[in-house]
Amino acid sequence: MSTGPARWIMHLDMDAFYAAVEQRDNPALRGLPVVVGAQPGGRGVVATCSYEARRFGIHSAMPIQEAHRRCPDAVYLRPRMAHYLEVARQIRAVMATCTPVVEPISIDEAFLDVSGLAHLIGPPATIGAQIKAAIRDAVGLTASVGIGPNRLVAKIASDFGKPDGLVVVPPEQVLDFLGGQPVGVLRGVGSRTLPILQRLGLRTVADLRRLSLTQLQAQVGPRIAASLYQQARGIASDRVGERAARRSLSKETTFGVDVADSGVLRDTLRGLAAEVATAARQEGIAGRTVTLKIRFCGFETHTRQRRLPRHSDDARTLFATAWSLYEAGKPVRLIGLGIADLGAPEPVQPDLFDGAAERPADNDRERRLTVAVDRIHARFGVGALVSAADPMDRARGLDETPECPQSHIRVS
DNA sequence: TCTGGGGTCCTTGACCCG
DNA sequence: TCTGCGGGTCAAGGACCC
Repeated sequence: MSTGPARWIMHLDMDAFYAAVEQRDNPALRGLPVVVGAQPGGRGVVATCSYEARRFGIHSAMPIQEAHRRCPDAVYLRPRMAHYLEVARQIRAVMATCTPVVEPISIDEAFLDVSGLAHLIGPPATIGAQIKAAIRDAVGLTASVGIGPNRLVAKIASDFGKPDGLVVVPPEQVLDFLGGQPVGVLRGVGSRTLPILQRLGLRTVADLRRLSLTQLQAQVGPRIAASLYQQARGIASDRVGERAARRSLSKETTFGVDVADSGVLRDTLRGLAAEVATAARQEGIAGRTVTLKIRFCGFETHTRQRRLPRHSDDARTLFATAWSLYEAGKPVRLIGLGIADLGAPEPVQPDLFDGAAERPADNDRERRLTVAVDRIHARFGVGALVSAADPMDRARGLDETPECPQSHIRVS
């Protein structure tokens, strides 16, 4: 008699989450193709869509214009993120009643370690059915569940059973189960790696297993090869726990039409800096590396980064640093600002800005003004101050690019 | 055909330093 | 003083994921 695996890992994934919430809340939408994402006619992609819409070939990340071509009669909705987050919170509460070992992966999916539930509830299939039923009772939505000896198998199993699926893969069936899957299900196989594998005639995971590690390395490089080699053999982590600490924080925005006006770019970047600074302060973090991301018309994307003399969560410093990296060129499609190399915030030193030494009272005033501006951004959006806040900007010095601490920054 | 936003990780090349 | 080398760091870009 099999004693079962050391661990049973569950992957739980809500079915077409945003679209399902909309259909639940508005019965008139049930049975109709529903697309949540950008509005047709504008720029953007499909965030998610109902299974009725998928019959038209629409899928997540598809350009919204392509989706509209395929199904002009679908219902196109803008995402209501705050509402989805509340529903997700309810779902997490249900999961927490089943097992304390829950690791959220995104708004609509999570890993759960259900190893210890066998004695309380029963075999894995019973555990999965019970959690699915509890979620359905609590929020009226269906979830797909995959259960296996590790995260990889659980994740592929939940995808395999969608929608409303429940797939259990015992350890002795892992190789057979994986072997029949297309190579594209493996983590790390995307639009670049998939064609490489296909050119080699590798369609399934079983095909992939026929290659030695050395052969694989020659095709896709050492890192991805090692990962694929292990995945193909069902070797993966069975640990479920807290997510790793954040490593970066960024905000970006795509313009409705490409922008060549540097004033508009500057104001937008200033708003993004305020958003990043607010988010950083809320999390009690600061960044030492500031990254400016620019996407020009034609989708050509560039990033430039600069290391600060010390960690900062100050909107003005982030903005000034990012703006100093900007070089005018072609019209801009997207602009973004991020921080990385995170750590604890450090107080602004008087020598940070040449010739602009701040007294403590100035620091205090600056902080209060920053909070006021951030509140306006939070309430009305980052563009709210573009035309209205010149006096405040002047008060905080934001309308003057501060003397960037060039002498303190290493520029390559 | 047209490609959002917010992340992580990897690769590569330049540069610095001992 | 100059040169080569290897390691570390940084910057930039790309691939991938949700």
